[in-house]
Amino acid sequence: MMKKLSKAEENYLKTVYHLSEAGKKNVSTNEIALAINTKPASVSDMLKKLSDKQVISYIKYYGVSLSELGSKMALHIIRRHRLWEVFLVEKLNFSWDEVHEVAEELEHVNAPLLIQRLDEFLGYPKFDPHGDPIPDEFGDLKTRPRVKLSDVPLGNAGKIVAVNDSSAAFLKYLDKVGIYIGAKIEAVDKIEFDGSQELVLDNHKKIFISKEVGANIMVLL
Amino acid sequence: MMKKLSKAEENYLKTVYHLSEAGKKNVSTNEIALAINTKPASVSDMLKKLSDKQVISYIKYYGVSLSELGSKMALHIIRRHRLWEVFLVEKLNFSWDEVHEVAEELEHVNAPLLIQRLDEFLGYPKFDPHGDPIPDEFGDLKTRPRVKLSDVPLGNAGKIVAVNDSSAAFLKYLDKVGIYIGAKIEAVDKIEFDGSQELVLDNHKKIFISKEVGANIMVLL
DNA sequence: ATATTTTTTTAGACAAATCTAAATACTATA
DNA sequence: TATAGTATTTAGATTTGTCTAAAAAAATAT
Repeated sequence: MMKKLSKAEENYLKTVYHLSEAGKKNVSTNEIALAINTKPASVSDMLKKLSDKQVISYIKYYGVSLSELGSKMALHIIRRHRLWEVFLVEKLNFSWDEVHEVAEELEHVNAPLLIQRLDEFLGYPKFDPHGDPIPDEFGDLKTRPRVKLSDVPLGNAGKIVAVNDSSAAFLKYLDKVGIYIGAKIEAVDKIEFDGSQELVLDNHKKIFISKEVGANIMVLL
Repeated sequence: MMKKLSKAEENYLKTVYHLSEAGKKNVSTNEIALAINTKPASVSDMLKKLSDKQVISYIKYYGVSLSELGSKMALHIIRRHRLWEVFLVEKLNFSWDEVHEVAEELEHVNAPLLIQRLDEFLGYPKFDPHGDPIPDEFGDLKTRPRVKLSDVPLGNAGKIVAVNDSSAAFLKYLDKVGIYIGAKIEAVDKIEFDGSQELVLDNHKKIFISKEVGANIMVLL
């Protein structure tokens, strides 16, 4: 039924999924090329193939979106990726900035029994170490209402539930400042000059973050 | 230094290692083709490439053997494979006949930190679920003196330490009979007619096995 | 609305890994 | 030793995924 895709095809599918999540609409050839560090011509070629396989809907010059089938397959890849991330952090003591590249490889091992057993072994986690939801075996995912930390009104407090940037550089910075998934955060002040914020972490630690950082941290109020 | 090989190249290397271990030092093109279910012409092509990369020593029409470098690389692949097998059996509750295909995929994820941490997580196991030794990070492996069960002299007892055939069919048969790695086994009688054996398992269970089965079970006396 | 710029697609080439069919080299036998 | 029979290699084709260069379509600016 759901025939196996190659590693390259899986990566394209995943990329289209992430880009259409972020922007909510049709994804352009150039966007994809940029995201996976390849040339637009290569993207065109691949989109044609994925379209033939019915996993995307593709109209020349107008961009691309996932089909129902493609969406489901993308969510399965993401499920594998995020389960492995949980495994790496919780069982193998990786730090949250080290897991991404390794999970990029592990996600392509497509063995349903493996993933099912891994899920069980990990205690059916609902979120990965970066706070992103893990799709279940049917491709459904649990979402939490979230706002950007930069949008939290002054005086309000919430819990950090996710980050929008998983680069090692960003995550290492967060470690240094003391920010982690699950931390309590209170918006104390906003500096007009540059949009930076003054915050209180876990009721006692006063920290300052830039507007850019605040826009990449998601909070549950 | 040790540049990365493709999945296909890794599989060839591993195959040459296993075939040269199981008997002669030079491995033939046809043997390899048979082992990895491909055509001799494809093998010739690949051997040329592997020879260019200095991982095998290859003389046309005379067969191949691994170079020092190739040997080391093969042992690293085998290390990854066997560590994953231990993980699958001990942590994810796979049975020993289910692990091979999955480990075949996982072994190609080449991330040194991952394997190092996995090894640690598993408690630095020295043998995989089939009793085969796991090479350490330098490619060295612990060997146990072993004899074929079919060669155990009458009246002697030993411990089952490995199997030479990891096919699901064989392993399922062993489960059915009650044979497992670590079991105590005593050679009670040998039937002249067909070479089959009468054995006592764990001091109490009388079983009979064929000559073929006995030749694929290894015992530590 | 026309011209210019940007984006996207096509055309043609290449490397990896495979295949079939044909040629060549070893081996065994009469 | 000549020859029939395997084993192995080469030649040429195919598929997948990529690339560069050039053409075509869409977007933007004048």
